[in-house]
Amino acid sequence: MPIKSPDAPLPTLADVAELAGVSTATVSRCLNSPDKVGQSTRDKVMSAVHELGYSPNFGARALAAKRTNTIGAVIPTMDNAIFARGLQAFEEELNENGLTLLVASSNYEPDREDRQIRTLIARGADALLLIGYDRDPSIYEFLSRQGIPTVISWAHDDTQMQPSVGFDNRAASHALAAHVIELGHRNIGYIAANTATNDRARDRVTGARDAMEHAGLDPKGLRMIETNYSITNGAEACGTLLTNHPDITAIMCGNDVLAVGALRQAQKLGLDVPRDISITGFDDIEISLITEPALTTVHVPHRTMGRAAARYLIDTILSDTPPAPVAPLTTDLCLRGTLAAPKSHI
Amino acid sequence: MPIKSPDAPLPTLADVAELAGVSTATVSRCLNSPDKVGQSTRDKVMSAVHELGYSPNFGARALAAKRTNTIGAVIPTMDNAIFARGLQAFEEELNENGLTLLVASSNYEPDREDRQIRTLIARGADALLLIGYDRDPSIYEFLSRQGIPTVISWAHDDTQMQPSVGFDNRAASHALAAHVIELGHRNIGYIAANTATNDRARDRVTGARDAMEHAGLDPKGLRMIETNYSITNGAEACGTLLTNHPDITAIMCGNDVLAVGALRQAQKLGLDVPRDISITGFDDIEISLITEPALTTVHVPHRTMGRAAARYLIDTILSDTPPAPVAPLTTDLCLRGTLAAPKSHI
DNA sequence: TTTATTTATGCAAGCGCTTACATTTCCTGA
DNA sequence: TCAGGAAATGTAAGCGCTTGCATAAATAAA
Repeated sequence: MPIKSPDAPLPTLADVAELAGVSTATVSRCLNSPDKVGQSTRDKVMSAVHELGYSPNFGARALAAKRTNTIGAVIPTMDNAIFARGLQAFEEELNENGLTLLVASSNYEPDREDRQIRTLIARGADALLLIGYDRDPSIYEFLSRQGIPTVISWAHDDTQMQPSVGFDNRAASHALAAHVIELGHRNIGYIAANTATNDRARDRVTGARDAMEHAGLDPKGLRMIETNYSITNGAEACGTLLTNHPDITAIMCGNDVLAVGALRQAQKLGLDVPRDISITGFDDIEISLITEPALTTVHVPHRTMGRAAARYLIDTILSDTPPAPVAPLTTDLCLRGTLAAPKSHI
Repeated sequence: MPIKSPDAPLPTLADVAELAGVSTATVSRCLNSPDKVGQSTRDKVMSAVHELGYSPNFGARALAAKRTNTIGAVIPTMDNAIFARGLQAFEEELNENGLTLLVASSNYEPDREDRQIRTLIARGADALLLIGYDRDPSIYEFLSRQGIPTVISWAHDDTQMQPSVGFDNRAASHALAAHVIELGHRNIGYIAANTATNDRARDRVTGARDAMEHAGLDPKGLRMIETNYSITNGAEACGTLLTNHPDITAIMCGNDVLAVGALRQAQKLGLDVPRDISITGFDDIEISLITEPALTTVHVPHRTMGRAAARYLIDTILSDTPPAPVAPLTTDLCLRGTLAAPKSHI
């Protein structure tokens, strides 16, 4: 196959116009607002379009129209399923409204997220989806100065200024931890993601501490360990936790990926889950169902959230007045097999 | 937060030029080939750039320069981890070479892939990564006419024209199936993805049939069922297979996701894996390690492949002569816990 | 010192598209 | 039948950037 055919300049609007015997303006209208063009002209133009295999040049279009019908999203990672489902729904909703999604990932690195955001803007993203609140204020300033509508997702915090479509990580984690405590667990371990730069991770830990305090336990008693989201890291952290604090009867994990790793590790150490140790996750992604026993976790309405976030952005773009804030979505406890009362309690 | 500040037109090259007291051409050069500009001028310009927070308009740049330093990739899905790792590596290599990745997903729908490809081209992608060979020839024609270097990945087939960086699905599957047969399995089930539009899926089935034929078995005896990649579908297909063909002693799956579902289902039906039934996967993604027993599968060098594919594209763009074809990557059998000799053989 | 080279900058022509505005064509109703 | 308005189309001015070419400044060679 010839990698390049030497001269095959793409057909332009002008080419189509010439072939159809109309002006470029008419061709442009055919493509963008067909109802403003007569039926017969439209047919002529369309057949010219097909004959030439014309497809409009995005850059030129963006330049002239000052909008791209493109929404950007920067997610921390594509490496596990945490964001996949929500993003998929987000994209579906956009598509149904004639918008295209542009994804970039930050690998949980603030600098990289910053760069990705700027790249997306430079590429003409009309609006942005970002995960969580934590980022340098200058970014929000930049976004606002550029007039880029932005929505935060996977989190919701009333005390924050940014509009969001998400759920209350702290409350959700609180609910789960309360249940864990109620079952009788007193020595609880926690495997979290980096709480310094990740507000969801931080809120989940805080929620667990809230529950302890609420139950009259010392929140400082929470045995915490921080690591990056991955099965392997979860396993490793679980090992460390169990070695350093053999009295732990339950390990809560910042997400399902960590929990699955922890579960495997516990089992590898010969422990029976949940008899010897309980383990919980967060997110309710698909793998939480394939473990044995199935993972007790917090269900996050990923698809609903994705759709709603898209909806919010679409509304912001369409109307000039910012849409009403979206109420936080609700999460549910998924009580499955990895959580039970501690042995001492049976 | 104000969603839009009423008038904050982005600074343009001209603004920078005026502030720095030079022409726009000079500013442009500062940004694109700094060595062509005098030191003092460069300093002036750069400080103007910073003062204004200038960042070049992508569309305008693409329009004028006719390249975007952007590589597009259309992958079937982001919904499971099959492509995540490879794509991540692909992106890393691109990034290290100053290129940006633009991802789109087709959801395994040919029409949608077609549209996504055109979208990426219209957005100015300088080159393309596509998964597998199967697609309408007109697409390849289109790509070649547009002069868009394209590389196929996740597959390698010497009989195909398109340059690829991948592995031989058929041979890999053959190897695994040969091993299954060698262990004594005679009644084999196969859960595949849609073989009509997915050459990887097809090749893997063919590979399994090859092995049967090679072993003197009738390849038509392979009990096949097609479904979409998902854990649930894998489980369902496993149930169907086991009901319709109770004599099956091994189920090979087109990928790990299906295999994990099948494994769960078999276990739910009270079967002991691998004593009562063996199950194999393909891909060696992370979840294949978290099942109990761990999944026997085919290891695909995702990261190596992603890097190499990026490298190939970079080389194609940089030099005018197409780089030498890349030899198919090798895959390895991962013999873990879900495969054993059939009971009858013990 | 003069001339040939090299280096640094400016000028201005687009790149392919959209969209006000102007113009033409086609209906409508009295 | 014809004014008046709506509908269809054309004209042309950019959008913000890159880059070939021309010019000016600085350096080297003679």
